[in-house]
Amino acid sequence: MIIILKETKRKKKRFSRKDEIIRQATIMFKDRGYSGASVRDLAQLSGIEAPSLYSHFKSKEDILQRICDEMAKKFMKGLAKSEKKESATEKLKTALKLHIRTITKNTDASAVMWNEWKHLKGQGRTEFKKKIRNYEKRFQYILKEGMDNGEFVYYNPVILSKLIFSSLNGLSFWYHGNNKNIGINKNLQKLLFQGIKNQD
Amino acid sequence: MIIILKETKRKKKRFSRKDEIIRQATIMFKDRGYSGASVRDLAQLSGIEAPSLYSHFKSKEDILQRICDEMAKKFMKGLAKSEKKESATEKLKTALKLHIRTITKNTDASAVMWNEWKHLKGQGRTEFKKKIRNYEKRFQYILKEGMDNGEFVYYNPVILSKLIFSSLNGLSFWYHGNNKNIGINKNLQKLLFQGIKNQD
DNA sequence: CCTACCGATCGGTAGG
DNA sequence: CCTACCGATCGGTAGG
Repeated sequence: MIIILKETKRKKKRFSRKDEIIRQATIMFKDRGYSGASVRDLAQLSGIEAPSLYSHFKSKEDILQRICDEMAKKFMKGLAKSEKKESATEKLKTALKLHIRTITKNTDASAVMWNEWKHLKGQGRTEFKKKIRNYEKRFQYILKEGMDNGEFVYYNPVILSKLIFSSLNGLSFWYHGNNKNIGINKNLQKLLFQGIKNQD
Repeated sequence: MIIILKETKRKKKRFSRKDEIIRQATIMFKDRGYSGASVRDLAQLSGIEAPSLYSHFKSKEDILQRICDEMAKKFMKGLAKSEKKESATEKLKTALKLHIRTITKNTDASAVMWNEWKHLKGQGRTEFKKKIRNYEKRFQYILKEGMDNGEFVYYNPVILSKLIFSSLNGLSFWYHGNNKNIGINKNLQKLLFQGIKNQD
């Protein structure tokens, strides 16, 4: 009984240390950029010595990869949910809402993903890029669907999706806890939908 | 006569080398981030040895500062021009057009300015931030003006300006020479103005 | 998770 | 604009 308790406790402690490192790394990568963040400073903020990081992660890049992969997964999940809706309008509305929610609930990690993924290398990089490309393609597909069936005004879907993603992803830099109640989602939906929706 | 010619030539050569360093630095800072770009690689791409950089610039940060300051100047110039227009609608239309033009004509430098300015330090940093803040405030003032006199629908001007800037500044990452003719400006004006203009 | 330590590379200076 | 060189710091390993 005592042994089990100890095991549980030890496991718990190890996992939270790992999470703490990721949490600190996310903040550092955002503020100083991936290259500007040193493993020594990261270790110190996490309460351990630098070499101890390597019992949790195989490299500095490994940490970045995990941050990017986890965020990509969250964005994908939101999009999959929106694709289940009936109309293109509802799909787009939901996709926007969930994309915004993912960002505002993870501002630092979102900023790191969109701005620091370029430091990824090898297979991890390739797979990450594939995921993001897939996300964009599926988003564009929703736009196309709405344009084809007359729900939306016609735009170049690639340009439109790029513009939308830019405006949304910028959120990760200026959205803070203290402007939580200014109706980002409502303002954005209003602004974008006025331009996108077919008013006939 | 010969002496003057030589002087001119020498000056010209020195200036073009300096410009070449800035040009290469802009590309490197964008691709690898400020911290990820080494002065050695920068020197090599510019065709000189690393220590020779320091006869043109007093530090690595000095190069970044010049890139940021020059771009800030270009953005300010466009805004000043738009403020001379009569109506808020015309001001906004011109401000958007010139902001877009500044970005598409300087994609790399724009990306560096918006993403790497955080590496600036000391007085240069303070002054740069002041300029950007001023730019945003004046842009927001145009929005407010249009909302007050009924030209625009009411939004929170701060949110609206942040959203607009995000969508525009994202251009520096996906706009390339090969999508020059897809009507970015027209698409953007259409998208944003539908949401902003009062349709009464 | 630590101490001890590594080679490589960093931005930058001296002196010409 | 170069050669020669600096101390500091980088990401990471060995071994416990």
